[in-house]
Amino acid sequence: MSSPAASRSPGRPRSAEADAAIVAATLELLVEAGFQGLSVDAVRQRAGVGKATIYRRFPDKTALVRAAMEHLHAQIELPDTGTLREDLAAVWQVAYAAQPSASQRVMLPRLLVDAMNDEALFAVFRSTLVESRRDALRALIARAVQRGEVRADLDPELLIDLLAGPMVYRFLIDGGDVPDPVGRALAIYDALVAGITPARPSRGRPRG
Amino acid sequence: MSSPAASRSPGRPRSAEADAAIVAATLELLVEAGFQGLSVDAVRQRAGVGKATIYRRFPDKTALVRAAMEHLHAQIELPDTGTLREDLAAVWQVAYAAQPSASQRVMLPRLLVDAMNDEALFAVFRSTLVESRRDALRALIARAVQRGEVRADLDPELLIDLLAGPMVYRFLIDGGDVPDPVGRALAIYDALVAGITPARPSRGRPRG
DNA sequence: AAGTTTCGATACAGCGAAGTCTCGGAAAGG
DNA sequence: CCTTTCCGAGACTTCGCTGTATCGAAACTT
Repeated sequence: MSSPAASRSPGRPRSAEADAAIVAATLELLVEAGFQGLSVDAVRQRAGVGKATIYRRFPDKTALVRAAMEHLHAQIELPDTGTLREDLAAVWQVAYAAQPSASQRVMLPRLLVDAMNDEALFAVFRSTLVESRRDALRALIARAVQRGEVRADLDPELLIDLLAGPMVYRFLIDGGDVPDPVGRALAIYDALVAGITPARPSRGRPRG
Repeated sequence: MSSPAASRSPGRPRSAEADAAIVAATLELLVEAGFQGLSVDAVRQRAGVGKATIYRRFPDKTALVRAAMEHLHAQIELPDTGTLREDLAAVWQVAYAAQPSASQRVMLPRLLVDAMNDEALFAVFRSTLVESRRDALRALIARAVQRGEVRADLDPELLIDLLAGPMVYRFLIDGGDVPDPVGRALAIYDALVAGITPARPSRGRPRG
């Protein structure tokens, strides 16, 4: 009978610890400095690993970052407060608290911009950073629709853009320094609820 | 009698043509490749100018870019169609048409991210790229408020974020490839007008 | 004409980072 | 024991870029 790992090659096997250390260091530095700002030597140093150990696993820096990002399944804990408004407040509270420095708060734009020259890297960034967050919002919105809080004929993808877009934009143009992000997110939500046109006469009193 | 430029120094005067060529080439390359991607040698080549001619005017690359950006007074022509909706369509149409490549359509995020390490550069980018566009939207909104199209008690700055944010965000996460930007901008506007909550009973029929 | 400064062009120094290679040693199989 | 592969550490090569220096020619003042 053939053993499961039949073609086990001789010699010292690759260190799983080194694998983990490399990925962890890469993700840390990626969050801190972005793709351009990440140097393989810095990864080497933080991982406590030889440079050859990195290049034995990944052909180049881009492959290293791609692989590291795929190990990042941003596990976003979904709040369930009963109202979309409070759910959003909770989500933004957590998201903001998780990003201590201004540089980290513009991580998403920075990484997307960095990866614009590498199709595969851009796709990875998009799926791990963007889509995971959109999934979370999508779930909150679906619940809100079921509760009748949000109109069912509104494209959820558009609503996600309306909720996330102004926040990302604001972080970007303020360089990550947004004083009261939760308050701002709520102001956005309230404006979306109220609409931007003058208050409609709910009793229909004819004017003039 | 003393000539107006009394302290005119001897020697060959600096070439105004070189000034203009350097600024023009810098702006072109900045739009094409961003701050990081701009090399002084490329500016030299495109401007048809000696490298010393550049460094005689600007101490370093950052100063060069700062100065070039300050020469960019994005003259945005304000449409006046009579409705905010059509004004927005016109503005986005022009903005999109002016950016032929996907790379240019994410110019704003890219430059802001590039400049995050340089306070002064960030400020220049912000005033020339961000504030000039916000000024335009601000004017359109003010007119709409006067017409009664938009509620007067809504913070105009927030409304700008609501209009521009989702578009910038969408350009960013789609890598500049947005199929129908004007249609999207209008969908955003329509959602803002309608509100995101289920249609309110305009006749106020008591339920149950 | 003499002196001074800028011109375009290019060579050169310096630096940081990517990727390769070498070293002595360690962990596996035969 | 012997071979093979991997290990951490770091030297090394290569490359692209910033910023400086040098060159002969041109433009301008005195």
